[in-house]
Amino acid sequence: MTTVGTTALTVARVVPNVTGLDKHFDYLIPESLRAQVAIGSLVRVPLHGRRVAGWVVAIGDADPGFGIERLMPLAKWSSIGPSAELIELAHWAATRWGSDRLRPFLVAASPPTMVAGLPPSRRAVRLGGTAGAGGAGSGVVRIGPLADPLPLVLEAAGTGPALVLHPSAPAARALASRLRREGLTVAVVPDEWAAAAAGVDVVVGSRAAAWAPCPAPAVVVVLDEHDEAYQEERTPTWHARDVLIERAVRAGATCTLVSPCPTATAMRWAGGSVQRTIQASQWPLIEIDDRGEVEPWKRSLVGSSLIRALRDPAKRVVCVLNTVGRARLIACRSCRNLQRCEHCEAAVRQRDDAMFECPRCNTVRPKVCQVCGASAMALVKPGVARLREELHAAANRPVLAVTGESDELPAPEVAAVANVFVGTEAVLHRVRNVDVVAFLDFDAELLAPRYRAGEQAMALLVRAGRLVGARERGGRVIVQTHAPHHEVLQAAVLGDTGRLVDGELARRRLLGLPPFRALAAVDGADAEALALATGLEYAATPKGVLVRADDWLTLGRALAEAAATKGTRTKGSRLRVAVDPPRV
DNA sequence: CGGACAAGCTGA
DNA sequence: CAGCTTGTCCGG
Repeated sequence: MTTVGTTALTVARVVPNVTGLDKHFDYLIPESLRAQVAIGSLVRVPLHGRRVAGWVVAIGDADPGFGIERLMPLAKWSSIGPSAELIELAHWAATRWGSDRLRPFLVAASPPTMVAGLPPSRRAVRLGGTAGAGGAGSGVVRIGPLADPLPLVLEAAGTGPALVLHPSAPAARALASRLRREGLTVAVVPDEWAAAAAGVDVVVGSRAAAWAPCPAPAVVVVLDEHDEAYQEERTPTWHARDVLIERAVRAGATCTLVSPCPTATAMRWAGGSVQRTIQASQWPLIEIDDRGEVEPWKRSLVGSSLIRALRDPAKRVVCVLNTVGRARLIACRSCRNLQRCEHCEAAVRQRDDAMFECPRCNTVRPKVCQVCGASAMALVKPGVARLREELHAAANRPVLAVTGESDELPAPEVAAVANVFVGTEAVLHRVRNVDVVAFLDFDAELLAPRYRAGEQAMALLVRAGRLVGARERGGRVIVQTHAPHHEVLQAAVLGDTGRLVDGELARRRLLGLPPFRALAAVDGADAEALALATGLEYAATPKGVLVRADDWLTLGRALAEAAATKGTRTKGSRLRVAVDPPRV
């Protein structure tokens, strides 16, 4: 299809909303739909004998290579959809995250239910971004973990239409109510998509709100920029912060990234320094329990600081034990026997293909109990299980285990009875009104073999700190560690995360890691074939390969082209591409 | 994705 | 060779 010419624009290019169909098709726009069909419109089209939904991504003349007489007409106009700017941004994002698929981004940018028309704008009369500041004043704001971001958001909204992201949807809704009380017009997306598209003072939402309608924004704000909830877990693994940075540039809007512990990505984007700090040194009480002093034969995970906290029955205590990286044991559900290697007796682990594998001698056997022949297995976490008993003994009160596997929240009545909780870091998302958070083995986080371990450990301290609140009300975070002088712990104790930035950026630059270079994890049987087809440098990992390029667009283009090349994939093999994977 | 059609297997 | 499964291709 040729681009917009002077002749009548009678052809719509449509991306069908069909998973696994990464293509677009051209349709005639019938006279009856001319008034409604625009770029971004949600439409229904005939395709291969059925009717499917899709998006109009371009409007123009017929492609000379495909006769206009062979085109079918659009069947129906369904709804207002993403703006032309967001469709352009979706093209950029598709490449940036390693594919040419627009669909995931168009889904994020579309209303949850059909929108036939927009209500009147409720925006206070102000100039939009392109006519206003033009992106001046973008930067990183470092704010204390316990500081209220509301004044900052109000200040931003004072400069013009604002798009504000919070990593959690409930918190975004709460922020919206507070903004309304301040007299601003607010739309929470996705629920109030139409109001946002029509125009309000502030559009608020979580990750997907990076794609929310917000005509001519003057400012975009990303709260808690460090939060991993901003990255989509499924492919394409897009990150709301990175989308908003690009969106702001394109819209001529100011971009403000806010966090107690800005990521290296944010800091490099900001040129290595923060624009301003707000109560940044106000941190909750962080108590380091140096476990290096503990006699090695006393293998208890419960240190003296924690025991003191447990002895106070009025204190609500959350204990975090990260079992990631520890061998998990597998037991038969029928006979309860632990599954061991038939050769060396070591406890087996389960591979992705459901076979048992011995971590010691690599012997592989089927997932069948060697004692009773049953195949239903249970995962046992001796760490948390044993710990629960130990804590119970130390605390002399009920201890509730909150595991990652049991996905349901603790029943309210149980949570009301118990006030000591133990679990993996997921427990920090499940329990409220906490006085003490204790990290039993923080070294597992701090010294994890991941390049973002420091950033992620700091984010955990921030989350824990917010859970316990200010030191005046008795809240504190106990960190059990063998590395009390680790820079992350020192930064948290002193309430100065800024001291981490220079070292982290230097390290990342030296090692060729993001944000200085671009990384993607490709997992699956054909991972190496795909990596080879990109022509980029790559290294093998346990599950696949790690591909590296000088910048994100180079990486994304190479991955998209390699995936489109015939012969890089064997028939039914599934391939997972994670651009900028958070845990490598 | 899901239909169409072709190639391969089974049973009489 | 009908009747069925399995695989590959393609859609405007």
